[in-house]
Amino acid sequence: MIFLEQHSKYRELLKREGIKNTKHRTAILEILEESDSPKTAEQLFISLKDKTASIDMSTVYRTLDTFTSKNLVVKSNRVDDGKALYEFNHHEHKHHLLCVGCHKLISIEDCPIGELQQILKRKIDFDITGHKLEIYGYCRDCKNFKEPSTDSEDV
Amino acid sequence: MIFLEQHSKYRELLKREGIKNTKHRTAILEILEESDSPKTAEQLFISLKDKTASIDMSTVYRTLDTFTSKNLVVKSNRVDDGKALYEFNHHEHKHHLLCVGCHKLISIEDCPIGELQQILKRKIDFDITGHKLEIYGYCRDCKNFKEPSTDSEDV
DNA sequence: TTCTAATTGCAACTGCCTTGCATTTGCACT
DNA sequence: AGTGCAAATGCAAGGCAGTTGCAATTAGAA
Ligand SMILES: [Mn+2]
Ligand SMILES: [Mn+2]
Ligand SMILES: [Zn+2]
Ligand SMILES: [Zn+2]
Repeated sequence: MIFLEQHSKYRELLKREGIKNTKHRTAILEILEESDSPKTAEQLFISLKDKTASIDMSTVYRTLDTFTSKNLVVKSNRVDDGKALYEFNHHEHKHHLLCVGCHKLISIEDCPIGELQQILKRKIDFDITGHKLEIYGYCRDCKNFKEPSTDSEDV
Repeated sequence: MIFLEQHSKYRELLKREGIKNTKHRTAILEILEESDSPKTAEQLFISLKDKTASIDMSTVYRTLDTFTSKNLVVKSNRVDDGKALYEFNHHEHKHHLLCVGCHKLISIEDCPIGELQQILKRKIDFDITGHKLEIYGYCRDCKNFKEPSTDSEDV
């Protein structure tokens, strides 16, 4: 049964990192892995109330910090309000499309950088280890209703 | 004299946006335009104490909000702590190198995206208006002292 | 089962940022 | 130059995401 597989999967993940297995931790990992977009601590907190017994926000934050430092989770910041976002680290290189109309966040597999990174690496005196690319625009649902463009640039 | 040119330059900028000319506003614009890296509200506050009479933090924030909404200033968030950063909008398309060793932020003119954006535009059902690219790695000063790489990916 | 360090809940606290309100100031119009 | 008024500012209080100290609980090794 999938349930058991999942359960032991997270158990192993935690063991590998040398941290204890708790219901809160597996629940958080499960929610994050299943979701296709990054979540705030608050959103997690709400989801957790359905899944497990109640949990304290400080535990949510502490757990997410731990996961982030172990690279089980990737932390970022939401563009509009700077609030912290957390997503399961699938260890795959991907990017996001952010709709400036409805604030939807869409994952894409393509990495437009790749070889360009190599070129830059030689061109500048800087040892590149990674990058973050975010693309802005209007999603399918919003593109027909978008306002005439402002003079904002380099978003 | 340059001083006078600068002064009238900001005055015009403010007039064009239909907002009042005050010493705080020109001082903030001046500091931001002269600096080559984004600044926090706090850093601005400190710089302002040298330049003008004292200013309140709420005024700093309100001014930066106003400037951001008028696209005179670009707001972003620092990667490590999510704190708000503000930079003068030169209306030029540029990107940053972030040193993960010393947290220095270096501007680059090159945009590796360009035509790729056009390709994506046809490939996906999404109306691209812009993008943000940040490159991570070790600067000249830090590259020799960097630690053996961890398994962190997709930074 | 026993023992211990890690985890958790709770409550207080910090720091960034916002807001309400009284006062001041820029500036358009005489 | 003087007047009037909306916009800008300072001050103090407040809001909210995230942190921390501490005592109670719990995972898991032995
Ligand atoms: Mn990429
Ligand atoms: Mn670019
Ligand atoms: Zn949309
Ligand atoms: Zn460096």
